[in-house]
Amino acid sequence: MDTKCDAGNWSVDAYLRGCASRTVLEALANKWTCLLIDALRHGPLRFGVLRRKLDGITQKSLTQTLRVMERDGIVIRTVYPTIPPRVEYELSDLGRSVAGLMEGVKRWSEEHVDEILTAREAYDLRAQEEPRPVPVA
Amino acid sequence: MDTKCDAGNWSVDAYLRGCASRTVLEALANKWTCLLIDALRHGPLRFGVLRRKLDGITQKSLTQTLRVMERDGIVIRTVYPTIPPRVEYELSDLGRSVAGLMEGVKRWSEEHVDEILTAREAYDLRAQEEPRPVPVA
DNA sequence: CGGTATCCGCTGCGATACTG
DNA sequence: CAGTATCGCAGCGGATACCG
Repeated sequence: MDTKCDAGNWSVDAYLRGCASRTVLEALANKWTCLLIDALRHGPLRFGVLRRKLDGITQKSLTQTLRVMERDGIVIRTVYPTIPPRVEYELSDLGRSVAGLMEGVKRWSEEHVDEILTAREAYDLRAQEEPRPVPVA
Repeated sequence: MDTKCDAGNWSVDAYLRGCASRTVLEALANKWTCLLIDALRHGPLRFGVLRRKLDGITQKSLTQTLRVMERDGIVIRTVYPTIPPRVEYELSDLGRSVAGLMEGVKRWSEEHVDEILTAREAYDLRAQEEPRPVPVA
């Protein structure tokens, strides 16, 4: 018997509410997590470098997100006992195994931003004029 | 001059706060969006089917998420004027172009759930015993 | 069936201040 | 430099009720 999901006989399936893989999906499906994994693809980076690279992130969000990723075994945190202090974050093997996917999501966003913006404008324009189609004839 | 980001001369880069591709990334980096795109990979599905498939989603969240995806041109909503009403959602070409990525994220979550759970246990155990390493010798 | 409308509790997140 | 601690508000998501 397994404990990844809470009901008796089942399969690992993120569609299921109780399945632990759902929590993994939730951890990945986060803009900061996605950008952090992508940012760390080419090697370790310091906290301050990450903060500047992820434009707009607060120190608190960065710390929190990195902590969750460290707990999940996605990143490795290394403290160098120097003055001033120096902390580096790098992807673990596990983290590297998902980095391609996260890079893909980021790149897709950048490559299709024009189509999305166009779709949004068209939708908003239609929403002004026509009322939204409602079920029932 | 372009309008995808708000500063003058720049590149499309989701790392930048003002860049429109950041909003696209935010739209994708959402557990329900990810699962919905994956669920619709093999063809149109009705609202009620989706609600049952995405275990734990509320009607409100499902409606909201689908609306955003429709606005972004990821899904197409079709109303059949029958009684009882019937509304189907399907991926657009744009949506299909990102479906592989979303399937990958879902599958990665399922395939690595064991490693993640083990990492979490180890982390939580360490957190009880050792105090967290702090910067500065 | 597939919504919309409303209320509402919780927490996620930003802002700020402080520390080893 | 890389955090931690605290406060306070906005917004999200759940619960419920109603509708075409």
